[in-house]
Amino acid sequence: MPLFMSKYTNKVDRKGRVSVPAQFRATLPSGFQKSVVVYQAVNHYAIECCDLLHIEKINESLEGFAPYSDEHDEFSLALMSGLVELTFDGNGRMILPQELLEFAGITEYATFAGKGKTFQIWEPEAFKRELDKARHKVKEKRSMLHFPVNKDNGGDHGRE
Amino acid sequence: MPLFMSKYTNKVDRKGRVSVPAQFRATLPSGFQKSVVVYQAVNHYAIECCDLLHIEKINESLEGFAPYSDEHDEFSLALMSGLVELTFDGNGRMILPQELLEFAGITEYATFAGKGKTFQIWEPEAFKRELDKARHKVKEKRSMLHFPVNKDNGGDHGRE
DNA sequence: TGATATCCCATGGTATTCCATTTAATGGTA
DNA sequence: TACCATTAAATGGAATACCATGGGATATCA
Repeated sequence: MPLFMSKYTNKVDRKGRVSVPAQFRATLPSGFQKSVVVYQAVNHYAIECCDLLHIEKINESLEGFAPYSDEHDEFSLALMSGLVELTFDGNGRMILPQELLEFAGITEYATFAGKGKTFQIWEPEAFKRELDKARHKVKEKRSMLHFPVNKDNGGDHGRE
Repeated sequence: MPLFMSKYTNKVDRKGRVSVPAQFRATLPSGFQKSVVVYQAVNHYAIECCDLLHIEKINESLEGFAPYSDEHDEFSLALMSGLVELTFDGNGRMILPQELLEFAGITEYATFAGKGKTFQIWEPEAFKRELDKARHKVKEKRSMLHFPVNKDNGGDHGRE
């Protein structure tokens, strides 16, 4: 299974368009390469991104709740109303909603960061700080992982 | 399988017309894109909306009750008698019944909120409050659901 | 015949599409 | 290594299409 990895920093033009890294577009499952679904990350001021297939799976799991239960109501509202499906233009760009740009503090540039099955979009400086923090945490807590951590994960393959 | 997601706030003009978000109209199953069925939400002062196909499914689920049982009677009456099918005009607008507008407290603007297989229509301020509540509930209850989106960053491992 | 609902057209703003340019990565050749 | 050619990706801008909205005209029905 293909994974989102590396990071790329692209420009947000004055119409609000950003190029989605070609690698990420290629990573989307076939039949779902025309769009991504974006929403507020839960634990950070960043934009979380995944493919539509992902969302459909989530929605299926919602149907485990009785249709008129409080849980079904709360989950479907909280999760689904916050999602936005963004399609790409012919050159692989998309337009992030104002609300999400503000949430993430993104203005001129946006950093795309692979996270495996999903990826995130950050304001570049905020991302650097967060990455630094995350690396320190990993250093402290590395024994908690049950497989060997590769120390060499440094390179940025985008432009900055 | 197309899903209703995102939220949109549209104006109710003085003739009572509201545009149904184009995304939502496009999400309706082909052959059912001319109308929606609306009714009072069970748990909130909001208007619940879905397509005719969905109603047929609900109706089928009523057959789980014995045909002349109290439950069959109560559910079928409560669920079915409140339904209204609304058709769109040439520009994708519909006119909400006075009764439902009052029930939801909608006057000038209406917020359409995707819920997956259905969507709701809210008075905008009431929706903000409800969304906030729902998000908190989800945070408390997220262990109840195995949703893949959050699997990556849902635990307290390594991030804060 | 009023009141209401439906249809039609006009408009402004926004998003989408398309094309041109720039930049980066790659391969080949001298 | 220097140079050029080729391809792919990112960026910019102009033309176009779409959509939410407003209003007038027509139809429908107590």
